[in-house]
Amino acid sequence: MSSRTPGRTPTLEDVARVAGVSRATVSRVVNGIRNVDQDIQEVVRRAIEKTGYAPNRVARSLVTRRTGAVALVVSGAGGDVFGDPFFGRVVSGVVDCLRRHGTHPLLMLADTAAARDDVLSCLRQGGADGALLVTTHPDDRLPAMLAVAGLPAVVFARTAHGLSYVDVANARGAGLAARHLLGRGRRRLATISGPPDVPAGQERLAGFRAVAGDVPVEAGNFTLASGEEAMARLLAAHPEVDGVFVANDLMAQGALGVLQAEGRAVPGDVAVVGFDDSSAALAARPKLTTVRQPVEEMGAAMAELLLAHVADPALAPTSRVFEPTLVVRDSA
Amino acid sequence: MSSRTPGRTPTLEDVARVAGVSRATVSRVVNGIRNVDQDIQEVVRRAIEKTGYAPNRVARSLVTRRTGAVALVVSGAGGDVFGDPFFGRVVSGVVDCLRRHGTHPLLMLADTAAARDDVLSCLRQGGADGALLVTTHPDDRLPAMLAVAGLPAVVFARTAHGLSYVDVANARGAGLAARHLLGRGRRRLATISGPPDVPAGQERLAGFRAVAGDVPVEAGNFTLASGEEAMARLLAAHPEVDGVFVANDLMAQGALGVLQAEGRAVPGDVAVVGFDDSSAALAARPKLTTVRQPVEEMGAAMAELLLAHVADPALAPTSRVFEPTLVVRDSA
DNA sequence: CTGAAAGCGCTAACAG
DNA sequence: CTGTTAGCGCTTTCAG
Repeated sequence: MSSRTPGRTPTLEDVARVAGVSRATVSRVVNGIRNVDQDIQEVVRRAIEKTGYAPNRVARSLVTRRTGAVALVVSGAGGDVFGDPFFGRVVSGVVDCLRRHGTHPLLMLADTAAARDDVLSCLRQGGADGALLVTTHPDDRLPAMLAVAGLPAVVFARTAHGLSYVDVANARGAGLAARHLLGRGRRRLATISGPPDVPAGQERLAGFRAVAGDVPVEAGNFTLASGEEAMARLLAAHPEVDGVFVANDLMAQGALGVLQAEGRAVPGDVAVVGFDDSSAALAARPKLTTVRQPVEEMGAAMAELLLAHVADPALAPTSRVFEPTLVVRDSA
Repeated sequence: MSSRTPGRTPTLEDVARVAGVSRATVSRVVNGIRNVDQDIQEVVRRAIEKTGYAPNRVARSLVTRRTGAVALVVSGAGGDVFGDPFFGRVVSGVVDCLRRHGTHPLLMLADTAAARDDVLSCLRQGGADGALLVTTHPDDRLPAMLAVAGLPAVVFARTAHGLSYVDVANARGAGLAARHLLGRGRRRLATISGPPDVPAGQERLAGFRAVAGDVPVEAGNFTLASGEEAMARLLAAHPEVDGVFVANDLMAQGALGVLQAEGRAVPGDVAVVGFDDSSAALAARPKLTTVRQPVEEMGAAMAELLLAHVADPALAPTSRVFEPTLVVRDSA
């Protein structure tokens, strides 16, 4: 409790002196190594208390070559990435898993080439033990950069660079949506897809068409506004539609608004199914029936996988694909 | 470019050997200290290139006593903090400012007593240079803990613990809303407030009443669902209301849904004004007229202030209060 | 079971 | 302008 004006923050050395033992011994008890006499442990513990000692993480890192931090890199989507309800769930899962391992995520943006270089150099300089990538752009160069640098990394969504990844079975999820719509008696289906160059979007489109047939499609870019626009176009071109699958909840929320503004009851006239089960699904009125990705679990899996790679650099790239589920609410 | 199988990652020593100079000199050019002969600089630079050298941040930190990371602590609101559209804007501002200073935020949750202790010890152990706190609970013990530990910290929203903080002029913002509603000819006003124990909520309520008079109030807890419930109660108790000020956008979004479900046109029958200008304001239909907090700027200001405290530990606690503005959209 | 000693990679006086 | 010399605080063989 009492600190005798140390002048500076106490070190292992100080504790050792107070306890009358060597630095090594103090280090052992601090790190919970058993081979220390019980009585000495007690003495050391008291000395720690008395000095107010707290181990210096940096000094420790220098020798263990581990920082206890991993980069959480979000790459793409311009400014408002952090406002994305989907990203919030990923972070939540990541943080939750990491904290159990005494590790914290270092938030980084990789929105420009310069920012990507920063991320890379931060990792090369040992600023973090590895990287968790959440990216939307399929042409993002960062995964490749990390891969060639041989840095531990796990990406969200399938990647082609020989890195570990975590993903959801997009096509099967879209199939769930299609079957649900069909099961509700809808026969004039349509879909609002993601940007044509995003793999997850392609898979959802393909999966939907695989069971719904060659239905009309309008592309959005995963934002609410783009969902509104796509829905408007869809309605103009195919006024007869009675069921639509939207590739994410945010766009679905936008679609819902347009539908209702046009006097179509949901789900009465048109049934709508979203994808993600993000907070947007609950914010929408009616509440969205949607294909749920177990995002928190996926985030946790990324963290776990990364930690495994950090612990064993020889570990081969691994992938984990999660099964989506249908959450039935009010929109379909 | 070429790396001659170093076996291990190259150090300053290696570069020095290749360049034929001392470690100190290499260090100087790496850190951009001018007092180095141009020719030698060139030689060193080539050696760095050749060896593929990257400075070891940890080793550097050990001597500079600075990590280049700050804790970004979010404290409160159970699980879904990261999904909060408001928090996303804060993070965005923080990240944007920090990156310009080569610093990154270490994301931490302080949702339990144990988690708070972790945050504290991480900081005491030099895991980060300081802390940025975003907290909702007024009785959060973390600010006090950081204050007594003498750790550099800046909190979002006024704090009583002698720490620096950044805030918005809540009362004036609420006044803006009241005057706008009045200006639209609304005479039967009401308000949905935040939890009675949150200072920001109290200030908004007081500010609104200061110009609108002693209007009816129902309390929510800043979530969408609580906004729905509060609006329903308000409507039941005061069916005549024609204008309502809601203490944040998420609750306003909920209120909007209830109003419309009850057959009240917005803004025709009831005008609604929110607070924050978060993404919820744009997601709502009609789009929310709202009191905008310059949250990104505020986040950036927090970061700046913290960096100043880190650079000069003697710096006295400072506060910056931002002026809110009214953003007129479709709901009022 | 405990201590002595050798670094981890870098910066920063201090000489020259 | 450059090199030498101490450390920063900790872990970890290696002896005892």
